[in-house]
Amino acid sequence: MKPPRARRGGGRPTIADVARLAGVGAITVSRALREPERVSESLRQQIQRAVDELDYVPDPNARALASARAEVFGVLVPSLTNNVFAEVVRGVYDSLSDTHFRVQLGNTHYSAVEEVRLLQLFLSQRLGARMDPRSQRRLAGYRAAMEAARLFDPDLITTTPVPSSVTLGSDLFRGALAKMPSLDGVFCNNDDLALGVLFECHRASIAVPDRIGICGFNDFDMMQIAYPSVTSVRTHRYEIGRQAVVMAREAIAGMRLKNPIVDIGFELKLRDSTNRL
Amino acid sequence: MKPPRARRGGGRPTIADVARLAGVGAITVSRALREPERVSESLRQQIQRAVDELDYVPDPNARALASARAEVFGVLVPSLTNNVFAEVVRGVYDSLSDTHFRVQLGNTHYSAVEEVRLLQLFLSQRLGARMDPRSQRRLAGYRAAMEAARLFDPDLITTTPVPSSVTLGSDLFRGALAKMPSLDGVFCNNDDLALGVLFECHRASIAVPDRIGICGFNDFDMMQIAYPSVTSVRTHRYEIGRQAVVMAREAIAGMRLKNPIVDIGFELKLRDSTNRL
DNA sequence: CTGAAAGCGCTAACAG
DNA sequence: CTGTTAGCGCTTTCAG
Repeated sequence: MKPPRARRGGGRPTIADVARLAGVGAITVSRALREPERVSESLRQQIQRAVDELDYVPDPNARALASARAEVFGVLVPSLTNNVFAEVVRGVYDSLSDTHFRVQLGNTHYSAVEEVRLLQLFLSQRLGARMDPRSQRRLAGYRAAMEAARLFDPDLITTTPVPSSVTLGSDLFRGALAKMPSLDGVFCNNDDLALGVLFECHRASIAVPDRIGICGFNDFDMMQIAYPSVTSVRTHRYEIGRQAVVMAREAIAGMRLKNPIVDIGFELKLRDSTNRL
Repeated sequence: MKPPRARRGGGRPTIADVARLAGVGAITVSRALREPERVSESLRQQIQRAVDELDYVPDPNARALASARAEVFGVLVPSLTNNVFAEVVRGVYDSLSDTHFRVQLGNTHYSAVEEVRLLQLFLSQRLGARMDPRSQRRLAGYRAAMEAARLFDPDLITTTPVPSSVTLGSDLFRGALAKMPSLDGVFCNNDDLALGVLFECHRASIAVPDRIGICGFNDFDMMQIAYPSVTSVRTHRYEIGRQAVVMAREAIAGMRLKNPIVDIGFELKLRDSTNRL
């Protein structure tokens, strides 16, 4: 018979410690914590006291390993510095705050296969406004509306693989105006660009909205207070994150999703930048 | 003797499967994956082939449980929608991208004690500009500089518990100007406020910088392209995230940090908004 | 309602 | 350089 090996684990109390102190089996502690209603009132209190005294906190890794369930929400976003995605993440995060789920950012390490797939996905989404599927669909919507109004002219559209920014908005607008001096309105794929256009108008003393109308997309808070205030399309980003969590949890619970695709809607915020009197 | 229980685990291949296929011990597979140099070339290849064939991916939970090391970087930020913190997170994330570390956001579930502590920390940091320690230190710096120049006047300072925003900048500026019509410069605690001031100036036809000079803090990209461009203080947010990771990893590796406090520095970006000719 | 035993998948320790 | 053994801390299964 060999001597027992030295214990490896850190000093943290384990479920066994709690069980011993409470004078019950480990599994009862486990149950008391996860399904309190399945444990008698008295034992539950006894256990709670032991938990408090030892300051016991379950180990999520052991739990995940034993139950084969992770309680981790992976969130994959193309860009962390983009406010749009930051708000989606916040929606996800808040929706999970009352659960034991952890939020993990863009983990491509989980699966080698996923890693490649996601990497490609990432790459395919950040190379620029033109390739981003969301941008493409906005463009399609713009086109459809313009065609319906018999105003569509492909030459009026500018796309670029350069990442969107306020600076880019200024630059593109300057170029567009040079090519088409009679230009009298700009619909920007997002608010950054719209702000860039606005600043460029100030710089060049171009009256907004009288000479040039401006409309952005996303409706960041700033658009409302800009001078003049800028018309934009408000998307419900936070709600997207929230809904995503709701649906994911339903799916996890084995429920079949009634509406695998939810239309979160949007709002057109009409402001001064397009309000020609 | 009882019959063996049915296996529970999901269908995913385990390290034992790989070991069997490669004709080696499980621990050798483990080593081949984590410390390839400690395994002979030939076995390593054999193992790699088995890994590929089975599409084996190590279970991070089991790994964490067995090694008592987590490979998870917890990141706690006061606000996800604040660009400053988003960039810090990005710095953290990028610095970790070539490792197996996972990034986990503001996990307060890890420890009940921590949860309370962090919650309080969070609450204490987002209630408004005045309570934020960073803001306080900026204010202290401003005060020191003004006193050195014998220009300090407490009445010129406006603080508020309202969360910072562009709108707030407009509002505060309007109020300050009403109280002190001779006001000729504004140093804002952050760029949002500065932009609000700028827009308000446009709105009220106040010349910038001739009538009012404006300086922000953080130096978001927008400040450079705003009209007029806005002077600001650039902080190295991404670098903060990166450094934090470096230091954390050194600490994990058991190294004693030479400089537990690193001065990342800053840059004053002088622009048109304070450039009175 | 409670518990004992048997793993979950992996790695540290201890031998070769 | 490789393998054997004994857990990591929790939960599932099976049995009261």
